[in-house]
Amino acid sequence: MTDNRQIMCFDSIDLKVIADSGQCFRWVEMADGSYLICDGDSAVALRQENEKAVEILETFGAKRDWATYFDSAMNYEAASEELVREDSRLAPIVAGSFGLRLLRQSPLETLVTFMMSANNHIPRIKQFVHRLAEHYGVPLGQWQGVDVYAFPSLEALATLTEADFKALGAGYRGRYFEATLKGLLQRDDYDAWDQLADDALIGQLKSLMGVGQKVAECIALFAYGRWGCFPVDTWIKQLAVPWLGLPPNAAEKVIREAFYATYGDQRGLVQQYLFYYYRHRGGLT
DNA sequence: TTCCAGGAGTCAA
DNA sequence: TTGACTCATGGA
Repeated sequence: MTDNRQIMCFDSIDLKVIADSGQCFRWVEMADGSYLICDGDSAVALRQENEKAVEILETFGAKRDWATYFDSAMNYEAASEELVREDSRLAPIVAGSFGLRLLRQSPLETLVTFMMSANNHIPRIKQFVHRLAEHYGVPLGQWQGVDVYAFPSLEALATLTEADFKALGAGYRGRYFEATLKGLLQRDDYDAWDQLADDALIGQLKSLMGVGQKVAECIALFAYGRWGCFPVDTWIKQLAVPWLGLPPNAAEKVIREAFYATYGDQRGLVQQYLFYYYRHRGGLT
């Protein structure tokens, strides 16, 4: 008897940890424990096989290598061990977030998602991107009764107005979306941004209306795989007090520079571990 | 009712 | 360059 199941293997992976890590907003946990994962022009249904493997149950839309989406080339156990050697305080943080991976998501979808994240709650961000896909994305099929949609193309998004985005719940960010997405369609260098150095990439992202330092670093980290980035959000600001000994009213710039000085080229993974652990464990004590 | 959220734009100093 | 203020929205 042959086994025709499609299995993706990694050094470590935990779908639930990744789903709750705040980097992806179009993952749906199904009643049977499987996950429907939508990203860009395609989607996949996965089931956790064991702590090193997931099974592909179904794929939707454009054919793609989903292992790349999960950053299969990187050994997270080895990277994490290196972090703990540099800072032993990270040991329980890493252990409590076992299976976390930094995704390589669609740059356009990540841009829109994190523009929406400004001064917003994660459930509302999810609600907005789901509505956007349902209204303006191409239907890809159905999984366990759930309709699957592609994320709208840049061409489709660039036809929308501020009012269209507000109707989906974007609030005051509606005018940012219209300006940025219409402008992006007119640029001929956007597809080559993945070739830019980190600083240049951050600079290009920050040139877009509605994208500041924090959102630019999230996009660079969660779409372009730039591990040298360290987004400073409200959680990291709170955490800077016990973790680095900074005063509660320290300026954002001071906090960013302190974390950059404390950790090296893999500080993006440190940020994600700290963010996950602090949010889900309610503190560092 | 008030506070807050994976912040950014605007403007004055 | 820095800090104060404002911006929709809805769950806690």
